Amino acid sequence: MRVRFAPSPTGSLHIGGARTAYFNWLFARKHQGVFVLRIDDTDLERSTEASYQQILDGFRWLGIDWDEGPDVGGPYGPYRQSQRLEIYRAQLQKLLDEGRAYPCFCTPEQLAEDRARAQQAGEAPRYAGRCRHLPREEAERRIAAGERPAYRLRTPESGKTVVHDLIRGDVVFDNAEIDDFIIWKSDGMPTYHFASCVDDSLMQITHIIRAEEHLSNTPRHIQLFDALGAKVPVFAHVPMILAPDRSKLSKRHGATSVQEYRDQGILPEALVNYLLLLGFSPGEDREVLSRDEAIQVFDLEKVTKHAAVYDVKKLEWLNAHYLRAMPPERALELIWDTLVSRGWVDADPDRERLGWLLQVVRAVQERSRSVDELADSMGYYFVRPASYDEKGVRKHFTAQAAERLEAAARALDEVAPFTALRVEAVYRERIAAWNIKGGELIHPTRLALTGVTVGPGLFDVMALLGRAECQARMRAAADWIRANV
RNA sequence: GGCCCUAUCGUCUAAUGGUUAGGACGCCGCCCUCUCACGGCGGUAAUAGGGGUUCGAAUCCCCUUAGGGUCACCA
Repeated sequence: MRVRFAPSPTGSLHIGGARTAYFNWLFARKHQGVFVLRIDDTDLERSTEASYQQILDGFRWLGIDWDEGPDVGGPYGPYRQSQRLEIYRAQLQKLLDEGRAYPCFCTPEQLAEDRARAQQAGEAPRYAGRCRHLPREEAERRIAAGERPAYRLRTPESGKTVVHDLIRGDVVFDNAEIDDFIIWKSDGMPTYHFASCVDDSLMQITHIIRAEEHLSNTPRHIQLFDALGAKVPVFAHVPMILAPDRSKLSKRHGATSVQEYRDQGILPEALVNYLLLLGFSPGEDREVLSRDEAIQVFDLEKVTKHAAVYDVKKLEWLNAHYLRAMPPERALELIWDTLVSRGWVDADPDRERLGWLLQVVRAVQERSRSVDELADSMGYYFVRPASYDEKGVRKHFTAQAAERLEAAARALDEVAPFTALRVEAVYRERIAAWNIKGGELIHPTRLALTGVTVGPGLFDVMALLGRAECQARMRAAADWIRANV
């Protein structure tokens, strides 16, 4: 089995495209098939090298690899359509020789006029067929005279074309609905439909898994495969992904490209897991699946038929899940550059410092929903709080708190060694001696040390910060309370 | 407008003629607890509407409605 994903490098890798590619990849891996990456860059105007790189990077980041493609090669290359023009030209010539295609000299203005008239008359805006029966000699004469025609496929006027779709079953189209569409533009370039079908047939693609928007185009493609003398592949049109307002996903709905998600601290395994759940159900109420597990359970026939609305909340939940389960070593790696650029850590720390960093990561890891959040929530381990949470101040920074903070700071002198367990023992002792509730000392301390009211267990934070730092911050907070409250 | 696709909690989905219509995210409550998060327990909430077929319909058929796609010398 051979499948392909054929993005055009005119922008970033869209999550809709990423899901379609992922389904192709899963299908190929599940059936020990071949996944081909083909670059659809016949639109020279809009295609860019940057976009091409971005798309490849996006797939690498997601962990989706390809067996044949522009960078790795393969037996059916080249894999960039802009490098296959000779192939398309030869195929066009073949169709012309066989009378399956014909030149069309109608101008875009003429065609637009036809369309407008048809619209007005309430008819389908289809090609009128003006050049369909043009004598060969006349066509040749006009070309010789310098006219540059487009080329159309001669499609059957009656009968039906059936699309065999693994997700939707057989979809029947009336051939009368399909007009003689253009397969070759007058500027000398093939159209998407033509290039795509030529490639699919030459590259021996057996299953075309693509977005639903192509379903209506499929009868044309089948006509093309027939004309080309190629075996018609099996189709699977996966439902679209919609924005929360049920419209097409676009920029105004926030992040739509996989790089944006990466930049926002989303993990690739979370994104890929979420994408799997859009339009597919693994069964047995399972929701969290690794790539390998996804390969095991994936089944095109179980893909839903209806569009799915994109819900970031569930992605974030999955992301938090994967972030929590990750070894701290990897989490630290993910935020390393950020920590260095903020001046929080040295680019090349010693063993001891590294061990300490891993403990910090471990402490905040399960409280973060994204990689960004993880880095952000580590700030107070490196720098003293610049301010104190306002609500926290009102609640915990009382006049008594100032005294207690100073007394507690003094008491920390006794703690040896300075571990969470020992610190807690001393704290509990003070709490009992003062006959107060634990929170009355714990909360002000946390606010003094971190500037915020949330975070890991206080004694872990204290052990991580160390005695001197704790004492300094507590005394600073006491002074601040006296000056400001 | 023609053609095509689709329709279960707010969202993602399960249930392929017989279930108190299940799970997950979100939200709410309780428990755990030094806070937050995690975790545990519980709650909220759906078969678009109308006709058939059938002993029995979310499930099959028809109509309506709603959403989407496509009809380009874009891909």
